[in-house]
Amino acid sequence: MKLSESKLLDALIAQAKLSKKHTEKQQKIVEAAIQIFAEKGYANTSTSEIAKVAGVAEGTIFRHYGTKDNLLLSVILPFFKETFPVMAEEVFIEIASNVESFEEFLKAFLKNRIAFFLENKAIARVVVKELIYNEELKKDLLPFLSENFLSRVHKVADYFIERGEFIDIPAERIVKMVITFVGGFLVSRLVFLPDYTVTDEEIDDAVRLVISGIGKKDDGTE
Amino acid sequence: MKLSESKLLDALIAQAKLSKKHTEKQQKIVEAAIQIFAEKGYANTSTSEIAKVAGVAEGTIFRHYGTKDNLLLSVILPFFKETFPVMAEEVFIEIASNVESFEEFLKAFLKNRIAFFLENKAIARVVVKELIYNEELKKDLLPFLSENFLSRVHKVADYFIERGEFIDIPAERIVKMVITFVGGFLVSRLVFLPDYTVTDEEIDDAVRLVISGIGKKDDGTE
DNA sequence: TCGTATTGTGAGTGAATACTCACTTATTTT
DNA sequence: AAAATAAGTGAGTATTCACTCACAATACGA
Repeated sequence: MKLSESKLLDALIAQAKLSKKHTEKQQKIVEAAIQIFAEKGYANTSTSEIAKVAGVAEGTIFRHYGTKDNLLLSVILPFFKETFPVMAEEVFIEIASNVESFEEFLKAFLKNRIAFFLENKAIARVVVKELIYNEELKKDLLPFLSENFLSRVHKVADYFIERGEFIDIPAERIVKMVITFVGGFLVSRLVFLPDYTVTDEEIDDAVRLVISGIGKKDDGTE
Repeated sequence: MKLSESKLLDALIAQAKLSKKHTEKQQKIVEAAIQIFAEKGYANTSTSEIAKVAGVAEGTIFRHYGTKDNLLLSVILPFFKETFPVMAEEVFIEIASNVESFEEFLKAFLKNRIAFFLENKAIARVVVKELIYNEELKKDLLPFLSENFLSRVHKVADYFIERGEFIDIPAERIVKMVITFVGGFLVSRLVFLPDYTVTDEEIDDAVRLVISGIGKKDDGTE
């Protein structure tokens, strides 16, 4: 009932292994679920409504997914399977080494992630909403995110710190603040402003401000 | 059923006018509702549970609040009644004029708001969650927020722009980015990291980074 | 073509839910 | 103190919900 028992990652691994074959009806069910979950949220969506929109009998949902919670997982997990590989260490390193400065890295990374999120806007919204709503999912996912994502940002930051690109403050603070800004940027534009389209110019703008700050640089006072 | 019909602000004004007298039981009900809404979300909370936690009969809830939606409003509205006066123009101006720089202004403002949000952590969480989940509430509230909050930040920014404190980019961008960061800061720390306590040092840190950026400056500032 | 497994169905089920109402208890007004 | 109003109660109600199950249709290898 609560999505709480099953550790998210176990589910991810389990599902990854037995790469299911989707029937036509299953596809319809998942599409309908994504659409309605994104619109009204998981808790406010009934399985009967999903069935109606998908054009299948309600029983068919339970034949394939067993429970409503499991259907949510089946919607969310493929999103993560696509999300995390891009956040893999090699990819980070590759972007970082193909780029002259941290500014360029941030731009490239943000553009890449925003494009992906815009392509999968509905699922992204489902995930963020559930992440905020569902304490259990959050407890499962946040440690995983910080282990993977955070540590990789950290590594990249270290790389540019060594090259003397940053002001002289601890890497932890830089990482923390960059993540806060990037997270705030993504969440505000994808969740709070649902019909917003992020332009490349805006990304350039945002990154430039993170790097340069908004204060004037020529006076030496603090 | 959907909180959708009633315009939020109408409700705010209406409620403000007839400053209800709270009975002891009403107080208990609201306290219980805040606590459980914050924990599990509005949609996942039943009125019977609220009644049980509050130690009243379920009927008592409906005697006073009529519907569950209305109870949610009765929880949320006082929060806004406390939030918005602080965001009133005079207060903004006062903070701005008692302060030497935009950096100091931001610090003062953030410390003030974070203190308030920490004091009302549970309600803040309910509001943010519902804001994300409830499209209708969002449609009601976001325009109001942008009219009030955004325009005031804009005014303050203009003030400091005139004093030549910022790099030479349009005020809109500055405002947008500052709000993105401040919003991301608040949401990430209050909603995603529920047990997080924000220290003054961290606020100083964050603001300094917004002002100065993370890039190294040529002229050896700071 | 038959047998078996998989996929699909929708009426049915018990539990839960928001809300009602006839009633009792407490408070205020006269 | 009597009457009137408001606060509080909890069993009851209609509806919705996630989920089941006996059965039907389809796919598919032998």
